[in-house]
Amino acid sequence: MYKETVYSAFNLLMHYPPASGAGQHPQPQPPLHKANQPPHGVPQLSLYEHFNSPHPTPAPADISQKQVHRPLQTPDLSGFYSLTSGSMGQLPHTVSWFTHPSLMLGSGVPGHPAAIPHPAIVPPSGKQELQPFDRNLKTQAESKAEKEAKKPTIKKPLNAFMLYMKEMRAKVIAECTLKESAAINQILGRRWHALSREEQAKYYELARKERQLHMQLYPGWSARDNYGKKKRRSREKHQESTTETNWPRELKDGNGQEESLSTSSSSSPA
DNA sequence: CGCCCTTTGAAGTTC
DNA sequence: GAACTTCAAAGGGCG
Repeated sequence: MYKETVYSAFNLLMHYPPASGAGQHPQPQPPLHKANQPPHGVPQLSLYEHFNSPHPTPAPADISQKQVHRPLQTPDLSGFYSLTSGSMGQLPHTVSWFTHPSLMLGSGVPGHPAAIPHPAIVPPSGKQELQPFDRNLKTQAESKAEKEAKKPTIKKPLNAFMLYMKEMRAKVIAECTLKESAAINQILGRRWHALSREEQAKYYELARKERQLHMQLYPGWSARDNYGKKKRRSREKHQESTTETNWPRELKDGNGQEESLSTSSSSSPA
């Protein structure tokens, strides 16, 4: 449900022209991000506000104004979670946070107007909290597990490709009228390879900054923290697929490609 | 209901 | 240090 509205927001923003002179888009990002402000600026929408609004289709102009006035010193990180209207030509040069669930501290943020947990911060089960009547059934182990679950999951920062996917997904869906993510992701994977080095470099840089900011905000966090919180498919299959898809990339580019991808390999420039 | 699929990349683990 | 594994997003498919 909310995902559709997110897409609506994406589509909305896709067609929202960059505000002229939008360089004055002070965002409540840490210095790292601020230092990376695009010269032209990009209209940004706080996805956090979007998620917490009962009628989540805010006018972009309002949003930017709200962000201007959001105090930096508060723990309200909603501004980090900003949605950009970046397209291939005008990538969000900022550390986007438009995808950064790990930074969504909606729940438990003191004084936050709408302390509704962001859907991205979920218990490891990926489910909402137990309903009251369920609590009677709790065993000790379960309550322990629930305690664990109450800790908001800090998710991994998105890598370059994930950021690219996040941005381009709506476009691909619109173009292909496909909805199945597996198919969409295949297309996005091919498009990723078709990107020039410079275009990819933008996303690598974005991802690098997201990682840095993530480290600053969660110094003790480790990717291991989330290990085992997701049920995984059988190893055999996964290995099969990874060895097939990840290992011989150069070979694939050269041989078994359906689409002719004239461009470089996918190795990170960094 | 909940995992699978599918992608790339980062980070963790294993040997 | 190479190889392998897990998880980030996403949403339809399917058991």
